[in-house]
This record gives sequence, structure tokens and C-alpha cells, in this order.
Amino acid sequence: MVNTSLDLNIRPFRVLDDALKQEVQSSFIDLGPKTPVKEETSALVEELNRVSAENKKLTEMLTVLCENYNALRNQVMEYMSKVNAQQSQPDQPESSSGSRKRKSDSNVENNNVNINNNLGPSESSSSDEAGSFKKQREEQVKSKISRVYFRTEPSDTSLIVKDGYQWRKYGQKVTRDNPSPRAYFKCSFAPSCPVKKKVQRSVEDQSILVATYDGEHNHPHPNSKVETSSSSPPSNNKSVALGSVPCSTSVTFSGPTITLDLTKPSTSAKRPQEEARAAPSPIPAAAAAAQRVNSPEFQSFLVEQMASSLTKDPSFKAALAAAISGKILQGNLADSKW
DNA sequence: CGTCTTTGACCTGCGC
DNA sequence: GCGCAGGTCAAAGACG
Repeated sequence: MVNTSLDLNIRPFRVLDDALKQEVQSSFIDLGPKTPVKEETSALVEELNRVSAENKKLTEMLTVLCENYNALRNQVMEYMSKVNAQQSQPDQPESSSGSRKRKSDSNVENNNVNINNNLGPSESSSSDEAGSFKKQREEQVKSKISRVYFRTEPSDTSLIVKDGYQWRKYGQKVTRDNPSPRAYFKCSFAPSCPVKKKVQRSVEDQSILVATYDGEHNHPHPNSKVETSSSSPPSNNKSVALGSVPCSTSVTFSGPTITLDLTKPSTSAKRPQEEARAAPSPIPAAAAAAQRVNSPEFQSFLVEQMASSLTKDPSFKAALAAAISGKILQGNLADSKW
């Protein structure tokens, strides 16, 4: 079962759920004479609208994540079948895909899933194609590429992603598949630090920035004392990390963190790559995990679970009630001060 | 004055 | 070989 409950740090409310409901209700009654019912209602409606909008945003984010995961899973399957085909027919040159995708792009996609470490040693060195393929794979292992999504304010048109590191912009280009320009950054510690990143707005959602990191920093995080996570943006940043591409991903807000493990129905924090690495036979494990998630039943089940968990989860309800009552109480306190 | 950003030109890889 | 598209360079300008 997928556990999508939000740990909103409201444990007392969770334990005293029924008591809370009564308390909130009684609070409403007690506050009745002080605040007109109309104000209460409008405030509640306003809060409800806000929560609905938030819920909608979360759903959109989840959709984006699922799409990314599906795309990646397909690429893994494609890659694995390609590797299997090569192992069975070593002399056959690598068939070029129909698309006009460039080499660097396919590198990015392959590295995102980090499956290169699990490839078997069987490799034909007789042909040039195989040699270049081997070299290419070595390069892929060398440079770690990851993709991170940041949600920004719709009004924010800059391509700046505050991830804690210092970057020097060295180029900008309009690409064919996306009307918004792509910005190229180098780590400011370059040339000692070889890390580069590309930032471009998502085609689907212009408020989402897609940052593609190439390489690993060979120096400590500049804000390591402030930041709790090197990959997540500072909490005071207005951007929200939607998570990196791997299917087990975190949606980070300034407050709670929702971790969605799409690899299996049971709750597990283990990433699929780690699972594959730990498994004695990595490829069947990954394929099985992919098969599990592939079914449309699972997809719809997942969405239903998310929705019902949010609506049924007492902690979510309690959080909502607490937020609403808190708002009202705050409003009352403010009113009483005036 | 040093650092950073901007932006047009150039380089490189790939498909036809 | 040519054209296209992505990636990089480097001169010029902005800014503190």
C-alpha cells in the first residue's frame, strides 16, 4: 500500500483527532459572539479555495513526476534491450534511433537512471563500434548527470536556480524543442571544479525550471552550514524543488517533505538504483519493478490512493482544521488588539 | 578595477 | 559535403 500521508508535525492532533474536532467546533461556538458568522464563512471559503488551489498544484506536480518517471522507465527498458541485443549479437553495430537526438542528450537520459554500473563485463572489442560504445559508456560513468526541477513564481522570468552553489553563466541559447532559452552555467570554482549545469523552462509548465547538472562538485558546499541538503534549494528560496528524475523522489517545501516511492506499493525509502545494486540480478529486478508500475491499473490505483489518502488521512484533516482554526483565532486576536 | 552577464560568432557532432 | 542544432568562446558592457 502506498503511504502518501503527510507528516505535518501535528502529532498531538492526530492522537486527539476526535477531541480536536470537538475543540475546534466548540471554539467556533465560543468565538461566535466575537466574530460574525459571515466573516467566518468567508474566511473558511477563502481557506478552502486556497487549499484547493494547493491541492491542484500538488496534483500537477505529481503528474509531471509520473510522466518523467514513465519516460525514464521506457528509456531504461529500451537501453536494456539494446544491451541484451548487443550481448547476443556482438558484431552487430548499434542501430541508430529514428529520432535526430544528439549524443549528449542520450547521455543525459542514460545517466539519469544510473544503470551503467550494473552492466556486465561481457563486451566485444573486435569492432570499432563496440569500442566507441565502450568508451562512451566509460564517459557516462565518469560524468554524473542529473536533472532537477524547480518551481518558480510565474512572474519570475529569470533562469536562476538557487541551489546553494555559485555559478557563472557562460552562454544562452534558444533550442528548437523549447521556445524558452536555455542558460549554460559553469561552477564558479572552475576550472578546478568541472561541474556544469543547463537551466531551461519546462515546455509544459513555464513556471518549472529544469536544471541539468553535469558532473560532481569536487569542493564542499558553499552553504553547507546553512543548507540541510545539497541538492535542495534554500528554504527561503521562492523556488520549490520538484525532485530529481529518479522515480523515487522528494517533493520539498519549506515545511514538510513528501517522499513518493513509485517502485513498489509497500513503503520503502530505498531508491530503485540502490535496490538494483543490492539485488543479485539487477536487470530482472529493475524490469520487474518497471513492470509493476507499468500497468494502467497501478497508475490509476496510485492516483486514487493519493487522492483518498489526502481526503481520508486524519492528519491531513487535522492539519486543515488546525490551519483554519488558527487563521480564525489569529484574526480574532488581531481584531481584539485593534 | 574586478567580476559577472550578455550575446553574436564560432566549433562540433549528427543526419541526410 | 552540407545544413542544422546544441554547446562554447570571448569581447563588450553593466555593476558594485
